[in-house]
Amino acid sequence: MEFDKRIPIYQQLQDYFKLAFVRSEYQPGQSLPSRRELALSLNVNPNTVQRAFKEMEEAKLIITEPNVPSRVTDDLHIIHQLREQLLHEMVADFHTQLQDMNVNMEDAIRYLEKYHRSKGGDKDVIN
Amino acid sequence: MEFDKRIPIYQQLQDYFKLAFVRSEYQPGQSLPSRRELALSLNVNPNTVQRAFKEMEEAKLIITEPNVPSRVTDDLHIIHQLREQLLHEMVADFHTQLQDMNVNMEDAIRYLEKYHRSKGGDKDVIN
Amino acid sequence: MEFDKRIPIYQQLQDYFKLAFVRSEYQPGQSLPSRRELALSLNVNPNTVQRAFKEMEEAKLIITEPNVPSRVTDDLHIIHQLREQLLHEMVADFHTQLQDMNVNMEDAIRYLEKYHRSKGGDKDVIN
Amino acid sequence: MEFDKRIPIYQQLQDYFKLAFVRSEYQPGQSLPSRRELALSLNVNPNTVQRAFKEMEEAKLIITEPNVPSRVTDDLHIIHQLREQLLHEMVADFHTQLQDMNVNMEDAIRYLEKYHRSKGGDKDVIN
DNA sequence: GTGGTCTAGACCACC
DNA sequence: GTGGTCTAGACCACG
Repeated sequence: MEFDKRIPIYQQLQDYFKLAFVRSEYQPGQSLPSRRELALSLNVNPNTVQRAFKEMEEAKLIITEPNVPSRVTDDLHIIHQLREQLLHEMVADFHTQLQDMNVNMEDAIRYLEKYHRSKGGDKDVIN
Repeated sequence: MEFDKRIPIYQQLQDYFKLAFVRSEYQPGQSLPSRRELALSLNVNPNTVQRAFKEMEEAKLIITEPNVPSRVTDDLHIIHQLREQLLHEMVADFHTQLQDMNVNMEDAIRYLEKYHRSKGGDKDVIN
Repeated sequence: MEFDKRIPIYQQLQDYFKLAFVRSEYQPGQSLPSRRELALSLNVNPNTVQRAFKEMEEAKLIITEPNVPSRVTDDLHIIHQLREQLLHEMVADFHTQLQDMNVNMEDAIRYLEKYHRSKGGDKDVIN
Repeated sequence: MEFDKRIPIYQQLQDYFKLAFVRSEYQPGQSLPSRRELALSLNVNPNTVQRAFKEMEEAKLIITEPNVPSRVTDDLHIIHQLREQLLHEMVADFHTQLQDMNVNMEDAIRYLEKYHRSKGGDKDVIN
C-alpha cells in the first residue's frame, strides 16, 4: 500500500478500511490484523495505526477489547450507514463540480451513463 | 483566493482559469489581468503566474503577444473541447469512486438525482 | 572554467559538453559528473546545470535516469551528427564573414592554409 | 542599424565602418557623414560616435580636420593593412575552433568548399 | 547520494 | 506598463 505523503497517514488508513468494510472485504464481526502487524507491514509508526483505529472505534465501526484482535462491528446498520455517508460525500462533491461548470443534471447523467457503458457497464460478478 | 499548499500553485491557477473559461466568466478574446497584477493580488511570485500562463498558452487556451495583455482564445472549439475534457475527468473520477464502492450505476444515478432535488434542482438563471 | 557574462551560463555549459563529446573527452556511455558536483566546482547554481542537462537530454545527447549519474549517449550516430552540426555552424559563420569582406574562396583558403602552416600544421598525435 | 546591447556601441560602430572601408563602400578619401548626423540617425549619444571616430583617427583609418567632414584615409596601404588584419582575426578564430574540434585542415577546407558551392560559389558581381 | 520540481527575485526587450 | 528569461535556493522522490 502506498500513501500520499501530503495527507495524514492515519486518515488514509481509515479511508482504506472504511472502503474495505463497505465492499465487504472485511465481513461484519471479522477480526482485523493487529496494530503491531499493520505497523510493520505498512512500515508506519504504531501510533499512527493506533490513531486510525481509535477514531474508527469512536465511530463504532470497529470493536476493540483487551487481549483479542479488534474486529469489524457486527451491526449491519452501522456499515450501511457508513456506506450512505461515503456515497453522500462522493455525490455531493461531484454535484458541486457540476454546478461549478454549469452542467445541468440531465446532461450530467447522460454523460455518466455514456461513460459507464464505455467501461463495460455493471458487472454481474463483484471483484 | 486561497491555495492548497499540497498542490503546485501554478496548477491551481490553471484550474481556476480553465473553469472560468468554461463558465464564460472570461469571454473568448477577452483580456486577462496582467501577470504582475495577478501576482500582486494573489500574493504569489510573478513567475508562478508566468508558468501557469505559459502552459495555457501551449494548450492554445490563451493567446499571448509581447506588450499586450494575454487574452482568451477566440476559438470556440477549443473552449468547448476544454469543457468536454474537464467534464470527462470529473465523470471518470466519480465513476472510479463508485466502482470502488461497488455501487451500481442505477443506484448512483438515483442517489445523484435525489441529492440534486434536495439542492433545489437546476436553476433557470445562471448565477 | 570561466563564463562570459553576456551569454546564459546554461548555454555555455552545453557548448562545453558538446565540444567535449565531439572531442571524445567523454566516451559514449560514460558517466558525467553529477549536477551538484558540477555546480560546486563551477560555482554555479545546481539549477543552472540542471537546465543545461535537461536540454542535452532532450537533444538525446545524454541519458538521464533517476538515482544514477547521467551519461553520454551510446548512440555513435548522434555524436557524429552533433559533430557535423557544430562543424556546419562554424563553417557557415566563417563563410558569412568572408562574404561580408568580399573575400573570394580561393584567397580565403590560401590564407587559411598559410595560417595553418604558421601554426605548425596538423599534428599526428591528438592532445 | 541595430546594436547588440552586450557590446559597446562605439566598438560596433568601428566594426561597421572598418568593414565598409574594406568593402570599398566608402572609397579612399571619401567624406563620412558628420558625427552629429550619425548620432541622430542611429539614435546614439554623439559622444559615442565621437569615441569611435577618435579611435579610427588614431588608427589612421580616417582623417579629421576642422570645419570639414572627416574622410576615409587615401592611403591605400592602410586600407589594405586593415583588410589583412580583419582577415587574420577571422582566420585565427576559425582555426582555433577547428583545432578545438580536432578537425584537420584538409577536411576543413573540403567542408568549406562544399559549403561555398552550396551557396552558389563566388559571384562575379559584387553586391 | 542521485535526478527532478517549485517558487522566488532580478533583469531584459519592447512600446 | 506589457510579456519573457535567467539564476537562485529550498524542497521532494527514490535508493
